[in-house]
Amino acid sequence: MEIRTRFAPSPTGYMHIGNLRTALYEYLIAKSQNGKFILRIEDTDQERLVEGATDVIYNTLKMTGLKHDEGPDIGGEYGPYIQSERMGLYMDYAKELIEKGQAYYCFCSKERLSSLKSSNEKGDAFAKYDRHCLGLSTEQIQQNLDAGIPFVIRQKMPTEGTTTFHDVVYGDITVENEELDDQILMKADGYPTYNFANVVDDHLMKITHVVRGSEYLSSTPKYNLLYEAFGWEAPVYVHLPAVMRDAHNKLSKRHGDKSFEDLVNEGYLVEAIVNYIALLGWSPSDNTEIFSLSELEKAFTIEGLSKSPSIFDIKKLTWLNGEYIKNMKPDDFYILAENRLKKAIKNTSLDLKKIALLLQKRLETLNDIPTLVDFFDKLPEYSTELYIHKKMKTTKEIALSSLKAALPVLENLSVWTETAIHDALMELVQTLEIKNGQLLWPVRTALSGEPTSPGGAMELADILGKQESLNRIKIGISKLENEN
RNA sequence: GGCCCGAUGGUCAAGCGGUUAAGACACGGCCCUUUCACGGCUGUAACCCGGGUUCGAUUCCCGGUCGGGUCACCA
Repeated sequence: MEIRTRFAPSPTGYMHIGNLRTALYEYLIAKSQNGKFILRIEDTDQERLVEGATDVIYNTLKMTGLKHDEGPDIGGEYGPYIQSERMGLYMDYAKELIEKGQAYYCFCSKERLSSLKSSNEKGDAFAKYDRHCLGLSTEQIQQNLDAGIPFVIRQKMPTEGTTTFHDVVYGDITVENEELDDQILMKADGYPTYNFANVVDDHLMKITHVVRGSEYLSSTPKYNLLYEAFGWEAPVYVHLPAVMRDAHNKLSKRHGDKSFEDLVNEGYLVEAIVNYIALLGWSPSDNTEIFSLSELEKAFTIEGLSKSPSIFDIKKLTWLNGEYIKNMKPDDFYILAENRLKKAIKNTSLDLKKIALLLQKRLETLNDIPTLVDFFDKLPEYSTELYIHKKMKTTKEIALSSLKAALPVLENLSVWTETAIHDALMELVQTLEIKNGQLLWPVRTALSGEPTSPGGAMELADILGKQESLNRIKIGISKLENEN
């Protein structure tokens, strides 16, 4: 049998990291077994509709490479794939359940229901619906219907016995049927609830594996009862533990946690994000950590899914992002970095490709670029304390004499290439009989004005060019001379 | 509060009755080195508690603690 999974987000306007991980696992479960991955938009909550929100979903799937085989934008055999366009369906199924005695009309007002709830002291008997409308006669129901009294349709739960379902990650879960509330299937506005629509749609779309967050674990017995009531085969359930911000809170956009697009904007690579979240709740059979999407498709198994929640660790994502950057082809990296480089460096005579090359192996996120390359554009104000470096065995005095010695040597260079600069400076080190660092550290410092820079003295000198390099060394010399 | 689920270093995580309890991130140290970084080496650090079962429990069972989820005409 062909595996079919679905991603069924409701359009909220951004892609939550937890949702993206769910989509990833759904995709991987299907693709690791040559199955189909379906996109269905769940927009039955008319009060929460957000303009343009479905585009965010399409874009994210496209960017991440989670290509769906069926969906609203590409069609498929089991459409429509937008719940609001399937409105005609649900009422008929609800009525079928009424005929089977598994559901019933309820005319109770919201006021009555809420007073029912408040009459329950909290901690007292649970606030189940009291089945006020269950005993209505056919005539009464018809009268109410004719009178246009708003109604909902409720699922009729068994009052005794237990219901057990199997979940692939959590195992068998059993609940007492008397714990189950007669949940609403059809709302007064004629729309189905999620609880009803997802069962009907999953069945109609021949979904074999229902993958979703563990918050649905407690309502799954009701869904199972629904499948039974219809005489349908229940799907394989795969519930996923939550992605947390810390030990106590789920990751949530509303509380300031980053969405997928936030991370992208902050300079994280899509591939790195996908790789990282794959590892957040799943682990491969070996110790591999770097996975492309297609490698994940091969390596993924449901057994690797864990059942305890995991905390989203931006530090590890950052590390992984750095790994991805380092592993890129230099040309590809340049394309990625170009915009940010151009924004940070106005001086068009500088060779941005050379700078990118230096940057690539010491960058963790793209957003680090501006602060790392600022000094190329303009020598920052700096303190001469920078010239003191214990490991390089430099003092201000040594720095001054080194810079003074380096200046004429560099001035006399007719060819300004990294090799030429390197040879000249190393020769000078020999002549002066000092340590490499005692010459190179001062030069590097004078050229950058920064405690750290994406490259050493020779690389910086090469990129800055002869004129600018000499200028900066002169500035260094006068700064140091003014100290005395 | 009822019900459901979970618990291995700070974090992600292997582990499926017998292990010196992996690995990665982060952190510390060392080496390399013209800084930082990269790379290499290395260190600190964990089985929630109490009872069973067993020759033997991190692993199985029960209880507790802690944490999460759920109890909507939201999904």
